[in-house]
Amino acid sequence: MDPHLLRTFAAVARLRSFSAAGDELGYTQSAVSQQIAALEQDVGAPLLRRRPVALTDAGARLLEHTGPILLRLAAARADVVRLAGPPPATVVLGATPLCGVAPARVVAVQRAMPRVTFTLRVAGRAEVATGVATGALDLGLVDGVAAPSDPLPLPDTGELDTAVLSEGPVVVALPPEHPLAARRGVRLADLADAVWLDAPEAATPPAQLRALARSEGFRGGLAYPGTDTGVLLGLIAAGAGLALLPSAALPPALRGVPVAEPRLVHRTELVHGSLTAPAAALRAALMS
Amino acid sequence: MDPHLLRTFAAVARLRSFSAAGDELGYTQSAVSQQIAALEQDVGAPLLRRRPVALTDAGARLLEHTGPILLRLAAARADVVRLAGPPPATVVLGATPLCGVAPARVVAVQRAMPRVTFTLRVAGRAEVATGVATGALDLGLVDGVAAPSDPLPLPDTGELDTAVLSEGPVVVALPPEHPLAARRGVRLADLADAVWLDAPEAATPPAQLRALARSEGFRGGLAYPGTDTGVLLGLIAAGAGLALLPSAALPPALRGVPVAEPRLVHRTELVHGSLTAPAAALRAALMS
DNA sequence: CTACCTTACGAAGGACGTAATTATT
DNA sequence: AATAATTACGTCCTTCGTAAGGTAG
Repeated sequence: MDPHLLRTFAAVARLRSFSAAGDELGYTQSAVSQQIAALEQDVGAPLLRRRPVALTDAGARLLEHTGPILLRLAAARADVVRLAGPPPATVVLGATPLCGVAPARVVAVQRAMPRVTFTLRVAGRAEVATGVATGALDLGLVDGVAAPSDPLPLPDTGELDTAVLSEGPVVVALPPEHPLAARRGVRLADLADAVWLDAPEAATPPAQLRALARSEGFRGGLAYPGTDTGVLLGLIAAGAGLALLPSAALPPALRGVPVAEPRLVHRTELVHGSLTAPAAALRAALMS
Repeated sequence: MDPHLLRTFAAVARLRSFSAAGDELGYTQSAVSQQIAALEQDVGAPLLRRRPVALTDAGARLLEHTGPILLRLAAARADVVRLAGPPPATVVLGATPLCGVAPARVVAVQRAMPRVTFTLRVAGRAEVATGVATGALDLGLVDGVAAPSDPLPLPDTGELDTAVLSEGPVVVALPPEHPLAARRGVRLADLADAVWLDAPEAATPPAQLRALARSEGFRGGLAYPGTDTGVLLGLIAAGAGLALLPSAALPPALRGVPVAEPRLVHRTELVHGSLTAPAAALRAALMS
């Protein structure tokens, strides 16, 4: 279970090809073959069916573990080198799309500390969380909807410190002509049969809606894998599907119907591992 | 960051000796020295101070990661081999001390399925959780106190399925002559200055009490690292310190004062990874 | 027949043990 | 001086690449 082997196993499973995985990782196809054989011998079971390349049951199970394991390993390395390395003169802040408001404060910090360069990067939830864990980001701003006492669900990367930056009401965003647009409030569970926008990186993904409403349904409509807020709002306005939005982010062109049951809030959290000095300054500014 | 190196690093840190770590792992002291050197070169920072052997800051940080990483790796291996291996004729159930009641049902299952052997093992929370993750245990019964909506805190081993088996009221267990014994109820936060029994494997550890009460204090009195329920109750009766107990487990010799704030329950959860057929049968019986 | 995985084999590098060396108490 | 980690060095084993060999579509 050498991480090296796990990494090539994951590449093979993703690309469904030994040779393509070899190309990607800088190995010959022979080396990949030998690595997979070694891994299969190690766990004592075939992991892949060849020609065409497909996962066996055991392989599928192992694949579920590889991501978190490799991420954990990368996080450990990042954590230690950050502590050992020199104090950096740059801070990278990652933010989920709907955190748009808060980063305005970064500008003030940049003015106050002209010697360090601050850069802002917008990405999906998963990418922000893993970026923070692996040190690609110094700070992460993640938004999402949850019950007030629950934390936002983040991928498993070991403990990350989180602090609540703001909380606000959630609404179901609708185009004005939608039949529900005039309602004063709506229970999430009643919308299980509606079509929801499937934009896992930009809005609440359907799977999480099911968890929030504790009911089945919430099938996704059009899928939008990107992170652009403008596109997201445009799709909602065009009737591609419903979405949960913070009422603060609702543009005039859309209607928002408050969510009644169970009490949900839109929250943005600041998440980070160990902090460099300038990153700590930014954090302080964001939380003030 | 080869797991192999992490394992010997952890051993050296624990034993504070290269040679002792070598003995334990079956290496020469030279090999251990080379492994540590390789690891330090890999992360680019010294991890240990020599003579006496002690962790540097970077080493301490890395050590925080090694446990979860190695555990995660072991869990992955266990998960895959269980899926690949032959159906076992034995089921091992691990249980935390205060789960004493539930295992009675194991007897009935054993009678119904005489071909498979069931064995029960009592251990601390951490050991049960890691045992389930690594496959040493097929099922785990963990008890603890938490808010009704929160899960019991378990070490990070990747997702484990959990199901609530039972919930009941919590009381502060006291010897009859204790000044508080006559009280009708008490707020946890008011007991922050009391002496609490420090028995992390058998009862709620002080650190978790602080989290539950959201306040400081709760200094531990006498420490009892074992898992014997009789000893635990004896220590409480002898006045070694307070402890949180499920009211169902309170013996006649002790007084129990209900906990008023915040709403807390004692819960026992059934936790498992992938299940073998006989383990699934036991699970079904325990949950019925 | 062709794309693609596997096996064979040789070379390079890595890992461990023995033994000599150095450093700390 | 004694204890314990490091360095030197030889050996063995692992891993990769090249190239030949299978095998399914």
